[in-house]
Amino acid sequence: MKEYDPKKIEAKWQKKWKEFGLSRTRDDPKKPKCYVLGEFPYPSGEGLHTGHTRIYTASDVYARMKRMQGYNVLFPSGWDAFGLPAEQFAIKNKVHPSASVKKNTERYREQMECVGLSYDWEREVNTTDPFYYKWTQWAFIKMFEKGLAFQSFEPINWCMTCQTGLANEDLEGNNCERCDTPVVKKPMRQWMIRITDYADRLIDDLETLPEWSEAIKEAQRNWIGRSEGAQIQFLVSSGQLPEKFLIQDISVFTTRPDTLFGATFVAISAELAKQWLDAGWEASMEVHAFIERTLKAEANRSFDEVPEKEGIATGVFAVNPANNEKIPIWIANYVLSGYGSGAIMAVPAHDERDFAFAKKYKLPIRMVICPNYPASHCPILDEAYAGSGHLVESGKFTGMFSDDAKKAITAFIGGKMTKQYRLKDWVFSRQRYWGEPIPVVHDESGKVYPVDERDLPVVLPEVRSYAPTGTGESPLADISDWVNAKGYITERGTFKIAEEKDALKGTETKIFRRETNTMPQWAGSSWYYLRFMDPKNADALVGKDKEKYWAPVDVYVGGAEHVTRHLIYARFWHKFLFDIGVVSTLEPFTRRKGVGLVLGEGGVKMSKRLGNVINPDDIIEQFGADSLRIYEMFMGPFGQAIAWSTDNLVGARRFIERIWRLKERAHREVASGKDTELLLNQTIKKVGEDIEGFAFNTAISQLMILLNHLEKLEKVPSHALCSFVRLLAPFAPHVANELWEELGQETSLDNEQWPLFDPEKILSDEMTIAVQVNGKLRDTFSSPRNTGEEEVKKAALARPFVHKWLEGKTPIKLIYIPGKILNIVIH
RNA sequence: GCCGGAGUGAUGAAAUUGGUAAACAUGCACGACUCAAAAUCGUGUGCCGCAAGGCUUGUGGGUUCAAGUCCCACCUCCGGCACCA
Repeated sequence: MKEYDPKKIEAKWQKKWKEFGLSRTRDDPKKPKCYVLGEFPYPSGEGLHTGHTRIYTASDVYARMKRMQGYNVLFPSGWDAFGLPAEQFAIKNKVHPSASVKKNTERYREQMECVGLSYDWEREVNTTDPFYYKWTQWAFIKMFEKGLAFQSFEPINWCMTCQTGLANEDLEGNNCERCDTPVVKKPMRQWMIRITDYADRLIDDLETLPEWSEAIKEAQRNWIGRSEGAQIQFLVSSGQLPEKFLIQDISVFTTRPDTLFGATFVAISAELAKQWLDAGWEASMEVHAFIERTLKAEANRSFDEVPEKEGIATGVFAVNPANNEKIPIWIANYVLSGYGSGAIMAVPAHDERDFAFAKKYKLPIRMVICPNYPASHCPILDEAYAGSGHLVESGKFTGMFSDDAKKAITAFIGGKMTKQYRLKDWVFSRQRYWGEPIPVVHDESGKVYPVDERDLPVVLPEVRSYAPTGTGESPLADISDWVNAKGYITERGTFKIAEEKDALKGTETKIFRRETNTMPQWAGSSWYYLRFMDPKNADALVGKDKEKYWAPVDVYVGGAEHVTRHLIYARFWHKFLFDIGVVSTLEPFTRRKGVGLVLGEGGVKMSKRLGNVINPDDIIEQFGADSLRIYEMFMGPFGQAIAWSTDNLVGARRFIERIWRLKERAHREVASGKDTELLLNQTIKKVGEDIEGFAFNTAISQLMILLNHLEKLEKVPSHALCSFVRLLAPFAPHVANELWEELGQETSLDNEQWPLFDPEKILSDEMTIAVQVNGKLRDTFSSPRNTGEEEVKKAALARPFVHKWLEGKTPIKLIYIPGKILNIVIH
């Protein structure tokens, strides 16, 4: 008998797949399509890890089954290669980032081939390829034209170490996600994307995604953080402020306008108070000191720290628009500057935080919502009541239910109902080298023009140093040849580079300054799934017919860490492309399957520092790719974090070896018995359903059950083994192909049809009846499948063992679950 | 604090959605083969008990003929958000 030699077998089949292009995808409108996608990797110097292989193997198993089921499968991969790690590597080793990217992608592709992943490499994309990022830039220009991309001079999150601005999504608490440095607020010119314009659609359209898990949808809702309420103006009481002080009113957002009569003070953030000072407000020394202290504390605060509530009275008063009462304005450290207007109306009786603050500073607490109306008097509060109820002491609204009063009171005081979001606009520029140049130019007055489409892509130029400049400018700013671009503004308002023929025509040209900021790493990965549909299109981001055929992605497999970042950006980008007619679907991904982390042995995180990183190359070398694949699919539920265990991996290898040996005992002329047929059909059904549902672990255990059965047979029917091999093919494609050949099959297994089960043959002729007495299992017996209820009951009661448990009593009730259980109830 | 998910043998886990808890695998023990070991094969393996039997799905209660599964309260762990007005 030939020994099972995974190295030889795997090399053989990988070579064949490459030669014959088995996974190459053709558009074929006659066939149903299936687009399977795993998140494309960032090709770092570390190489592929076991977390990658878990995602990629799962999507490969799914894609391979779908191919065998007759679908036209699109299963591509590519490289998300802009961003910090490649740049830092370049700085350290003084090589161009594109060189290290090239090296790393080659290594990754080789590793992926060794795992036996059936990607269509003809469709490979790379976000750093000008041919690709031309369309990232094109989309940006479209956003600019629609008013969605704009410049902002507001303070943004600045990482001192990375020397770059960060979006909220790049923060880990209050620290930079990459280097853990606490971020500081720094006012700086930044490009922003008005993603908040899409906030409602990003929340509401989650309803159209029934196949997304509730957990993912809820995480996105939380992230966007919509709350509905009212915008209310409080006039600043006149007569106590110097003339030059320009602040005349304060706008607040509240979800509880129904409690307006209970507002006993207004609280503003230190940030807003600072703006008042800048506007000419003359405050006391104490107030100045408080503002300064609070701002400093805010900048240094770690993210889960909730400081003691502190505040100071401004001496200025506001007028409650509901009852014209003069109430004090306080500066309070619990008012966030980045949310709403940075000012709140404080209703101590009905908000926990306002309550604590009012207690501390002895401010009045006035109850206006009564839970037990119409009680003659409301209970005295020892904590805030945040629920609903009927209004009391609220003028003409007294007696109204709080939900109804929200609109009524807002209308009464001339406010308007609005929504607030936790989601902020997207900080879209980085002051770094290794990213897509933002395709705009500035004239001498600072006016901005998008680069004309004909001049895209704006290619990232060569530069002497990739390191951040420290001045807050990108290294691109140093390349005056590139920064200063000669051209003119077209009728459409775009910037066109001067060409020779322009000079001949006498078009007047002048020098414009190119934008030197680059895009964040998220940009290129926000739409890459579209490019796979039509990767070589030079005239469009994606061709209309290709998009119509392939979109949306049927299954998108990836990590939990991308749920509130990448997945929100991609959905936003997609909706924008929908609005400008580039794509035809509202949502990019029909199904999302989250992978669980692969932890190190013992359940701790794998990390270089702990020295517990498992390298897939080593596992393949030692056990073979098929064993790695089987193990990673069998190790536990796909969505769940699981500790690596090389001990358990040997089980996968044993499984393959047992099939390998079984092949020797296959006989063509042997017909399979009834029990083999039964189990085979049940297995075909279960494996297909389980792969469809990403329950790979139970699919494999079912294959093991079938194998255990076949091993016990004296002569193994060849056709049963062939079916087995076809079911095995998605999981262990190399050994399955080899077995298929060894079993004398002349067709290619990869083109074989997925086995179908016979619905007649998934039920056994015999059924096992469990007999319970008062719900406790006492006996089991088997009976032909078609035995009727009465007969089963009679047979059960006649059994001596059952008789014993009845203790001579007469059953009160018999409950029969057909084919399963008979429960006999006695007293 | 709020939202989401989970808690089952020594271990990874399974359980047709209310119907025989622990499938499958790992580990362990014993046995066969072997001079021996590895590999392989066989048997056993939730807990208590010699047995009959009893007990067992984080804890406590409930609904039901029947609960890992449904309801109520609580505890623990993981993930997300967090002074969001």
